[in-house]
Amino acid sequence: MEDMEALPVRFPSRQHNHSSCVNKLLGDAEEECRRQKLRFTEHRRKVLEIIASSHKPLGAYDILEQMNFSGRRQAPVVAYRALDFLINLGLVHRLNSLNAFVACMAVGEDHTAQFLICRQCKNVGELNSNRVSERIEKDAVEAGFQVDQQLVEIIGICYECAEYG
Amino acid sequence: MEDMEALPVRFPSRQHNHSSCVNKLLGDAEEECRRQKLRFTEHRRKVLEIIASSHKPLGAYDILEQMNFSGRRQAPVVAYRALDFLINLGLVHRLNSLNAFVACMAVGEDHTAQFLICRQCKNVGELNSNRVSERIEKDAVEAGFQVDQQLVEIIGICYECAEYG
DNA sequence: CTTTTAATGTAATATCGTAACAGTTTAACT
DNA sequence: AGTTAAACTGTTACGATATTACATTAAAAG
Repeated sequence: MEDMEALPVRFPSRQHNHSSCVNKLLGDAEEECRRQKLRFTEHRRKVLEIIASSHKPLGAYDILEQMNFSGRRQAPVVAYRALDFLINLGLVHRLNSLNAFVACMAVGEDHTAQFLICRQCKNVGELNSNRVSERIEKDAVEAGFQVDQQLVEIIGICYECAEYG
Repeated sequence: MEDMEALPVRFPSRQHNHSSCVNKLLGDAEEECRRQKLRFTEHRRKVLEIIASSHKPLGAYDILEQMNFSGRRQAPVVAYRALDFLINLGLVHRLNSLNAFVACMAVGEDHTAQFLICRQCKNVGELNSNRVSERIEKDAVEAGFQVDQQLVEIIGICYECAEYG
């Protein structure tokens, strides 16, 4: 029996306006930090803002380059510390196949995520398929393996690139 | 409707004898190279042998360390070139979450693979679940995405570690 | 046997990520 | 407020991973 509920997927279209993403994400981050009594510092805000402003994954050093607000270049560790924080909060995801980072597109939804990486436009979308995660979980368990974490990265061509080249 | 065929999975047990793996894999590699008229050079053989002798994933520099047969240390690019070759042939897999490499456990079987990474013993197993890969494929397509490649890494605790600590 | 293609040797460098530690800010508690 | 503990920041240095470029050698194809 198939699960028939709608399959949540977010792939940023070409028309897509980033600024609303950014604002939503910053708002969610602030709220989440207040709830958990964590500090949403300048570095963290800035890094989240930078990541959220791009649907192409950014490397840590790309982010760093955009962080020199005070004129001088920050040390790498500054970016990594903020990234760790944001990842633990679930606001940012790391793409292992690219050594790069993207903003979460389903904050606060208690979701699983699989990443759709378009090798043409380089945009990254987020598939939130519980069917996938459950299938993985079941088969791993059947194989005698206890699952803590799943990393699923799907490389291919997104709809718009297939359609419009 | 569930697919009821047996779920192929290889997780190296503690008793496991590596030398048979190594021999099988080297044999398969030779045959495959003959078939495809590719050269199975010394470097390539050595790298495959090193990787196949471990079910723990090895980093490129770990491999390199074991390559100094002629007394002198090889340059990193030597390992990376051999690894690229072996990966293209499907004899070696790269684990993106670890920046490390493992030998394929299902050579010549036209298989999909998902990796089971035990965070305690560090061994890596290979799940070859077509159910998983088909589920991913279907859901990605339903989301408008054309899949070229799937990277699935599952982190957790293997059977033996769960059982015997 | 010569031309072309593939593989190797070598050096340098790019890219990604962390350790260590001193100093500062913030929160929490008298 | 004043004190303490915890979290965050600044800075330096370094470790780990991976690639580029180019000259040379070996193998295959004609």
